[in-house]
Amino acid sequence: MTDLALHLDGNGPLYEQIRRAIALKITRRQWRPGDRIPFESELCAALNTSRMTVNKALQSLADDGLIVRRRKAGSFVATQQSVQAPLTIAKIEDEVAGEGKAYSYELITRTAMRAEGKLTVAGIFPRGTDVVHIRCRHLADGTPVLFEDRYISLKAVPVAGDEPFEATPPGSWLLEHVPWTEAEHAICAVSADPDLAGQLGVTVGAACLRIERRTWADDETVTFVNLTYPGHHRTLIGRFQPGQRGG
Amino acid sequence: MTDLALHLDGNGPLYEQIRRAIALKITRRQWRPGDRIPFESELCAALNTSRMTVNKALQSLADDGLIVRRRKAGSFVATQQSVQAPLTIAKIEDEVAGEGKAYSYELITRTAMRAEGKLTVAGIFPRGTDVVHIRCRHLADGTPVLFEDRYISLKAVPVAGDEPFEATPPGSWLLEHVPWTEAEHAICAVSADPDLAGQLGVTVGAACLRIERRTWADDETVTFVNLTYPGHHRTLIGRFQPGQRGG
DNA sequence: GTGATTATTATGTCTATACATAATATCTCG
DNA sequence: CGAGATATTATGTATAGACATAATAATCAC
Repeated sequence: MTDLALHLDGNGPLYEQIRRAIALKITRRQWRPGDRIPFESELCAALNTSRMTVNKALQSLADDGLIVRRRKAGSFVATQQSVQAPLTIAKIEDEVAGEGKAYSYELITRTAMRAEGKLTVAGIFPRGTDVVHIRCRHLADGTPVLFEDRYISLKAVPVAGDEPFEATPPGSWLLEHVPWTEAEHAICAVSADPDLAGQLGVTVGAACLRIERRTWADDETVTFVNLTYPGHHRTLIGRFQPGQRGG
Repeated sequence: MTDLALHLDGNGPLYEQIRRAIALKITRRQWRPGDRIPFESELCAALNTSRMTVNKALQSLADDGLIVRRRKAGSFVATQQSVQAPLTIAKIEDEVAGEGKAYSYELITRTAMRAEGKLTVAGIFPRGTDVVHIRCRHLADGTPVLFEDRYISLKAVPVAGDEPFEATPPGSWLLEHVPWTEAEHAICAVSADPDLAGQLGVTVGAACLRIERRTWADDETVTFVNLTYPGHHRTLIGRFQPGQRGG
């Protein structure tokens, strides 16, 4: 088990103090992975607080994966101590604007087609689904910062068939017009082929960062997109503090 | 404002139902960014529940960035609708083991040195800080899957000076021996230089995925590490559901 | 009108209590 | 001893009430 001398620092709400105190015990390895931490009732007694307050602190620790809770058994320091970082992918317009640069958008091609070959082999869309294929790029002060290669399901989003996407980036348009319930991301590095190199203004073979995103609405794939950034230029930053909530 | 016809689906705890119902309104764009959503008191009355229950639902929505709450003013649908994905960086040992492959580790070099030049220019360590520089790689079934280039501050972790790191990967060792309070990540793509290409068994110039991580303990930098994966092989996946908690 | 003061109000936090639920421990009967 | 029934217990959820806090709205003095 564990000893029970928790130090509350007096800063901020009580449940945050309790959360911090326990998180500190864990990060300082005084309470080690697998250890049972004191019961809610014990913490209540020791800290002279109500159970709801202790419960709020423990729930938030469980939400962030620092502890695991089991009815009747108690709460335990999580054994798998992976590093979690909240990866925030901002809208590219906001990102460029945030850097004080002028955002612009260029549609390259827009093609109506039917899903077959790679698109179905990868299990993205059912064979025969009508889709719109869009290739476009995003620029900051005239310099390409993002190449976008996107497929939109016309089954899930019929109105996309009437949208030219000449002035409106498909990402923003989709956010405005279609609800989504789930998204999955994969990140990888790719070498620029001649086409991509031309679109992004980098040398052929240059390393680029790619985010693949697949978005669903109610079990139906809405859109599949490859977002490719020049590798040297673009970085994604996350920050994580185990003893603190949020980003 | 917004209408107030929330549909509770009857599945699971009440606060989750309320959370889901509101998240649905937002993702379906019936309540739009900037809209004020009903006050806690209004929701209580409409749903015939207690304020604490409604409060729990709204707090959790605020935690996940779907709404913003302001005292006296009310709660509002968040205007900046960025996509958040929980990026989980597992310990490489666990990752390899999880794929059913045999994990192994190789120390390449271990050098004691003093921080200067690039290390201080980047503001990582104060000039003159004693550090240990470790280069090593991680293999799955004998194939390199990760090259690690790490600096550990001897000021923050004096015992690292006595650790050879010949059998123990520095990442695991640090997790075991040093508490940390904050970490920052950056992700980018790099081209493999001849050295890196040799270590990872890829061709020179191949695109690789790099995670830079800087870790602090109480405002002092503990370690700075570049983790480089073969770009084609390694992907990081996050999943996110706006209407649901957790990852 | 304008600035300072006061009132109002929605959220933020905390308490005490109650019952539900799931997992464990104990008991009972064959 | 062992399988099944029963009791126990820590967490999970929900309630009602109280006061704190911060931001807005209203009021008052000048």
